[in-house]
Amino acid sequence: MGIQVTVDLVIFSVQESALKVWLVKRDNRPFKGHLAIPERVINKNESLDQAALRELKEETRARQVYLEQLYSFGDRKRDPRGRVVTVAYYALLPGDQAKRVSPNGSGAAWRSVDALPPLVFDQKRIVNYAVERLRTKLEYTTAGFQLLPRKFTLSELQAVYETILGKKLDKRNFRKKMDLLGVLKPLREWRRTGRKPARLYMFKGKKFERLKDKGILFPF
Amino acid sequence: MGIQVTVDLVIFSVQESALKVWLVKRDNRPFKGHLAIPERVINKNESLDQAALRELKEETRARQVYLEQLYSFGDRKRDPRGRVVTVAYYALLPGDQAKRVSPNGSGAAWRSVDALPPLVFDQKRIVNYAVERLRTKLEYTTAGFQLLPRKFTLSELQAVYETILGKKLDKRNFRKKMDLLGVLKPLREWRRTGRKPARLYMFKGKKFERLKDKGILFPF
DNA sequence: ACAAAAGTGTTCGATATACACCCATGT
DNA sequence: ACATGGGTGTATATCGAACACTTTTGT
Repeated sequence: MGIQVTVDLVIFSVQESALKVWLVKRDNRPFKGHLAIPERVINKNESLDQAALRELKEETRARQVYLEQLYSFGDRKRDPRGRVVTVAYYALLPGDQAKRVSPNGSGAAWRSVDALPPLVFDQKRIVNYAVERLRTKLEYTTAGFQLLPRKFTLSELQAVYETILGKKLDKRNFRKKMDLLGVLKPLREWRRTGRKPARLYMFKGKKFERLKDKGILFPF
Repeated sequence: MGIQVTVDLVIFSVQESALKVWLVKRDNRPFKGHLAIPERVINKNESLDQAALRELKEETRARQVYLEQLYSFGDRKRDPRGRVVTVAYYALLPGDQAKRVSPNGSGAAWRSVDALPPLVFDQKRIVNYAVERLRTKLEYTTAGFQLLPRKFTLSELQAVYETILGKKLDKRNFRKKMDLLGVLKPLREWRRTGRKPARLYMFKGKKFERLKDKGILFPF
């Protein structure tokens, strides 16, 4: 009586035009040393959300992160330790913050979802499930915002969508849609890295709040 | 070390033009005798899905039931027993089968979601969450099928949608949409209860399979 | 001057919405 | 004959998809 409950985290970021997942080398049994998504045994005085959030912070030191419960996995034989039910969450980490997450020696790294190494337990399934959910979400919401820094250009945003959806989008249609959604605030700032300077945008806080689903956490 | 894991079931049906939930009188502590949705402590050799399915069958003796994992609830103080994480599922039970589920003396009954009695723990939240999910699902899928017997008329189907969505729908547009979805097979049978006989329909198995989401279970 | 990415409108097809009358039957 | 729910089509608005050129800068 009493089952082990863990929280698994699929942490996404987009870097170098690829959708990446944060993988760590397990430092506990079983499968010590194998690649895995971060996992934490929840302790008795934290909620599931708190456990997920704490794990996320320990891994990334990030703030303002999109975090949502994904699904719970509880097949009988999914963990050789015995009965372990895991509640999976996924998080979207802005690219700039993602780059700051140090590979801290331990073999942890960002890996492209297109070329995942073998993962322990049923984590491959969990990651695939998260990728599907993310794609679905992008089709009908604006959640892609969360993978970019606070200020960004429309081309950068479009690139994120194209990366995750795996297809090219029409620039004019994309911009029209973003405009219609009405969640972008054009700034009086321009990014001058390319040739022609590109306008920067931010998300409007209020609209953003209203768009968020139940189930989405905004820790700050 | 080890946390109690339960499965909670929100079992829906539509009867007398109302969306109903199956409530039972708890026969265990805590809150013995209070109204609650069915709950089961999962045991070590069944998966979450199996636990949910088994609970569903024990409650309803039904088959061919739509069953889908809803969300996991794990707030610290949600259960006075101590730390209990629950994985909630919801099920859609055809009206005719629902009527056959016996109130078996124990005070269990179908209750309208519009007038829910107080429930134990955070189960009100769970039920509300399930209702929202069901509404969302009906807006963009055909899941409402599952609340009707195998053969049904278009008016019956429309009534189910109107009940759950809480608004009137246009008959012609509704039928056009159902037709477009292409999942209904018109039968050479008519229901002769009203004045003019109404044609009966079934769902096409193959199309239906293709429409189903990941996460939906068809036990048979 | 030219290369490179930024920016900008219109047309067309598909899908959703609004809306009203005739039909087949039981009483 | 009439009351009841069954059944049917068209016009309009809205949304998504396709499509190409000009602008601004750095080199």
